[in-house]
Amino acid sequence: MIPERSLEVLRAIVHDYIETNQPVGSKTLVERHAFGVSSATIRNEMALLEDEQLIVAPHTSSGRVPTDKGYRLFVDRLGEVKPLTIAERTAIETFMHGSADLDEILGRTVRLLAQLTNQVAMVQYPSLDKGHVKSVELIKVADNQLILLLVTDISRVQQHLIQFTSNLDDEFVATLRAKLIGALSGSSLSQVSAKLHDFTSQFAPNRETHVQLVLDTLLEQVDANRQDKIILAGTANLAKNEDDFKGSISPMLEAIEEQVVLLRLIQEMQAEENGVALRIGSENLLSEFSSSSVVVSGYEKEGAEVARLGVLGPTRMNYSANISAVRAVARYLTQTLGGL
Amino acid sequence: MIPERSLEVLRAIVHDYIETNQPVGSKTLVERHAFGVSSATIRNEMALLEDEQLIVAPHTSSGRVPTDKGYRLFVDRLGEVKPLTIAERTAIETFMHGSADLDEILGRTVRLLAQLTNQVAMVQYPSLDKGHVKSVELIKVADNQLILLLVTDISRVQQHLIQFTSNLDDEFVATLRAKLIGALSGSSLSQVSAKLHDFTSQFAPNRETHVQLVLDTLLEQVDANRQDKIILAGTANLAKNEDDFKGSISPMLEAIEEQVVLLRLIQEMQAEENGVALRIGSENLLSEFSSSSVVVSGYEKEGAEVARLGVLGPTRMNYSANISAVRAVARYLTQTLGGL
DNA sequence: ATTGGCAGTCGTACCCATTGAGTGCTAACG
DNA sequence: CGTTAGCACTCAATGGGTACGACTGCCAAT
Repeated sequence: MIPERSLEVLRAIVHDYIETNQPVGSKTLVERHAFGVSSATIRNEMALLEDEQLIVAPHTSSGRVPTDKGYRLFVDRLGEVKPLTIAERTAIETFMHGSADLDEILGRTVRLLAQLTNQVAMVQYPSLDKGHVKSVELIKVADNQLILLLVTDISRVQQHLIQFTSNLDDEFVATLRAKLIGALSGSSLSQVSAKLHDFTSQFAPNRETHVQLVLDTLLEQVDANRQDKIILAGTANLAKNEDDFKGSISPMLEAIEEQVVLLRLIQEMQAEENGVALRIGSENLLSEFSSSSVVVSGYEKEGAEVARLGVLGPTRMNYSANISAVRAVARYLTQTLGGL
Repeated sequence: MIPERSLEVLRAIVHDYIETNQPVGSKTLVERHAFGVSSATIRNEMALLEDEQLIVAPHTSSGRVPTDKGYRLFVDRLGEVKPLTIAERTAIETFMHGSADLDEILGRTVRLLAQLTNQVAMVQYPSLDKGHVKSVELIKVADNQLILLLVTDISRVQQHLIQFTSNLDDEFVATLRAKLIGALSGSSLSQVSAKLHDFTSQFAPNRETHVQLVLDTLLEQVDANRQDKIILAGTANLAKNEDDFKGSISPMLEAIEEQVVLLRLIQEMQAEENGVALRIGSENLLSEFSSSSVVVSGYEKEGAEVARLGVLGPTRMNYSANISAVRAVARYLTQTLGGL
């Protein structure tokens, strides 16, 4: 077991290092914090922490820097979650006020989060996976064009233009619409595929290609929504903190642009007791992110988590502040969605 | 007037500098290019070019580097537009093949352009400004919720959820829909506002708030589309070429994220005779882009330019290759849109 | 007009000594 | 036994000094 005072020292080291971006030595440490002991004693403590791999000296004659393991201990045991400042709180309120559209809300949210944390912020779109079909509509916009509209209960509307090779008569469109609504209304999205299994056979053989085209589009749309989407803001903050990352930031930018990677990353993160999931440095198995940390939290709609949001930054980040911000924004978004 | 051989020398300097990223000196120049003269002669030529501010020496004992003005002369008079390689051509074809949806097409286009040029690529969404209303639909998805659907002739469909405080009866929705279609069908988007001027008065006073809400949403939607949208790809290339830019790339990333700035920039660029518009270095009045160049071209739908696309990179870029790529991709996109 | 030659400039690389921050260890202290 | 003062040691960073090399500009000869 690690003694109490050693943990205090670790906390102080993390704190100072985050603030100054310099390896912190025993002498400056006792100057800045009111330990009741001399630097020599602190040195002994530090040697102990180094044995535990919680801190490391970049080179022989320099101060210490927290390791990933050190940061991990810091956030798990030592990071008091400090409440947001009044300024931050009002920033959230004004930022979020008066949005109606889902796109608009999420867009504002992600920019807010970027601004609040000075990191790269990301917000995942609500996954349709857990949603239910509220309505299906077919609208004829030209003799050989239909718009297929899929409305779900998580305030997301999908539409898609379907182009036919031959003309359509209104009556056929009307019956197709009615049957689709009958078959799908209220069913969950994961059931859609099954429910449409034998759908085509209800129609005359000469209609089959038309029906099939609509069904394909519909399924494609459901599927396209399963592979969720993510929006970003604050990528400029990556460049601003460039020195904090080991290598070039270019592979990181690539990975970020490749949304699939990011999505998998934040999906597989497990939330801890405070509702926030955290990956520090090498805990991210992706090598691009080995000197970055990721803080994410889920947000909810009607009591169930529908997607996640979070920030990405250097391992040398202000964990307390970022965790607070992510939690607060997630709560606020949940609240805003509730009123939709 | 600048003599012919001096221009040859300028071309050689630009060429070598783009290739090696090193200031080019008189000796290496005669070695790499078969001028029939000695390095001393070239030195005289270079002194002349320097007088004309077409090249500059970073410091006394180094080779020369093209100035913005030098690049400008290069692209205007000397840059032979080299045709794309077979590989590039097939890359374009395979990339674009089999897309139906506008979002999908533009998404592929921008990634293609980024990959082809190794720069930041941008594609502007077709402006609705010049579009016409094809159809308007109102769909009731709940007792107090409508979806408003706006279909235009440039393959873009907008939808928006409207939330009412009280319930709606079907009959009212049906008449509202019919009247909207009657009023707007076929009219250009810029006329929409005028055509709805006295629309509300057709309805009973107790309906007015409902009607107004729908109209507001509709106008907002038309308006939201006037302020166009832009999509990006290849931002990682900025970081990759970081050294080529004067300061930090972070302000550039910020400006890029702030789409408004980018939009205004590419809007105000005037195309030159070959259909491509070009801004080199300080020709961009925005200080963030003073060491970048921008290459854009318009793309068309039904004979009229509907939006633009292009790339952004360091002034030290391969102009010939990038201009070719932008032109080719713009043409290809025009062609693809034609078949929609 | 072109060229060879040469002096002069300046950035880069390298070596070396100095400095200073920080450590680990040991011996003394309460 | 924990704490402390003191000291030797290490090593990154800094700055001066020098040699090198890539250029240029100029001049006189062709």
